[in-house]
Amino acid sequence: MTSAHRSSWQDIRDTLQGRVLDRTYRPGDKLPRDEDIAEELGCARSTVQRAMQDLADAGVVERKRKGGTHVRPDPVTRAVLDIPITRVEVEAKGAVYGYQLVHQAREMTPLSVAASFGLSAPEEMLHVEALHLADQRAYVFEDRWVNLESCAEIEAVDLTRDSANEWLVRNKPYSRCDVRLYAVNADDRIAERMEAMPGAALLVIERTTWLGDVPITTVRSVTRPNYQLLTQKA
Amino acid sequence: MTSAHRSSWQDIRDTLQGRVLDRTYRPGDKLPRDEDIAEELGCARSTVQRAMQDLADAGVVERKRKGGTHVRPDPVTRAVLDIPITRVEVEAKGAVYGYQLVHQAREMTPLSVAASFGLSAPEEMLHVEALHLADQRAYVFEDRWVNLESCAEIEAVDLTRDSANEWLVRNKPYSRCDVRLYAVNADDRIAERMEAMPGAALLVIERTTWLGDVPITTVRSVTRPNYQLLTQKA
DNA sequence: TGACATTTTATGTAGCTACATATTATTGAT
DNA sequence: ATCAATAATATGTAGCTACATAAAATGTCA
Repeated sequence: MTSAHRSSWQDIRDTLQGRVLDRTYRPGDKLPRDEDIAEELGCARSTVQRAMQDLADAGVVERKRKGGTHVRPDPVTRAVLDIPITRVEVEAKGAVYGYQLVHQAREMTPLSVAASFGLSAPEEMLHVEALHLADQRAYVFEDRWVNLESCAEIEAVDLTRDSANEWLVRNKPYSRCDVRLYAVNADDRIAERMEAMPGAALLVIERTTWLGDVPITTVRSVTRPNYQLLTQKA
Repeated sequence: MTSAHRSSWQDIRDTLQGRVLDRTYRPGDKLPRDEDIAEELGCARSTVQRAMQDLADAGVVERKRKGGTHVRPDPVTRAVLDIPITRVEVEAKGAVYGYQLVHQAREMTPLSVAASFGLSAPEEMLHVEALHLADQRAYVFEDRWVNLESCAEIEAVDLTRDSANEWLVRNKPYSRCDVRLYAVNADDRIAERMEAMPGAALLVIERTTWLGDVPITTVRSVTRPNYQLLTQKA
């Protein structure tokens, strides 16, 4: 990157971001046209375009056709979270993964679950509760509802051996996934399962997936005490 | 977009993602070369390249030079969180924003704060505690440490009027931001500030920012009870 | 056989042109 | 003056070529 007489779009991006960082371009400011920047920095417009796209994706600038490019006036912190399969996450920590099925039955969805799917009325779905272990200790308690209309096959799966988490992620791809993060106090039942004090604050990761408009599954993953979710490192 | 004889890179991406979804390409499978896909789908290689890049960014596939493109064997849920300035967030909910400075002093950083910055020894920094309100009620309690070496100017700011959150985000851009999410039980002090029951489970959003290698600030934002963090909607 | 150099190959990128598209700005009709 | 039609313009995209780069595959030599 030192003597490159050909500057890459990432160089251009860094130059432009640098100007945002050093206040050459201030929040709300309009940037020059791509073409002018290209001329100034000695590259093609397509290179500026790519750089700008990246900055727009990162939330640094906003672009509008004909309107031009502006530095975002209300900067947001954009964090990207990677939530892997629980087994993979446990093994990545160097721990031994374990799994226990706690409950499995066809049941009518509570209203809250129907709401997650955007359904107006409860439906009969497969309700699965399971515990994921790391080195024999509770790691994540998973409370899952699976739409039997889109996942009838799962009833044939032996969920005492294979986790629904894993089966679904490998066999039921989705096109949309909503994630919701919040904290709960452990009730007595969860506390016992999670080897936590009743009332302990636990992070909950709730995910709901669809394939097209068809609901697939919704999971409430209650994590063990002191669990932390980090943004991905570069 | 219906009769486009010219297919866009997004069409190509959707076609390819569709093949992953319908298991034409299964997890771990190697996809054909971009050039072959381009020929098959009747577009230029550059169009396939863009589509593939997007799928790679989304975590659907992995690409390696010479190695080719593979469907990710361990699918991850990739969630993008936008964390706005607290005032903007409150106002976006249609509530009236309020702000109170609770504490402001130069202090030596606790070890945990030094650790967040990757410092081996404590340093003197500006310690600011403040409460953000929505409709007169506690919304977020912010416990912040500001590096005086990089942000000396902040000592001239009247933090009883303007929140450090806002001042920093508008005046101290950063190039790196680590985010950490977890749950805590409200201790007596927080409980009183947040109008919560002692022991209530609260979601904490911790952010640490740098400009280059220079630490800027680290914030521990304790949210009010029942606060939820959602992924951005498309 | 093993270590190292060389070739091959699939993706990555820069530059160019041409055209598409979404807005804004201008013009014109009423 | 108001609103609709029209032009102007900045970004968005497709296609092409040429070359860069990383990594796998192959070949070479001790």
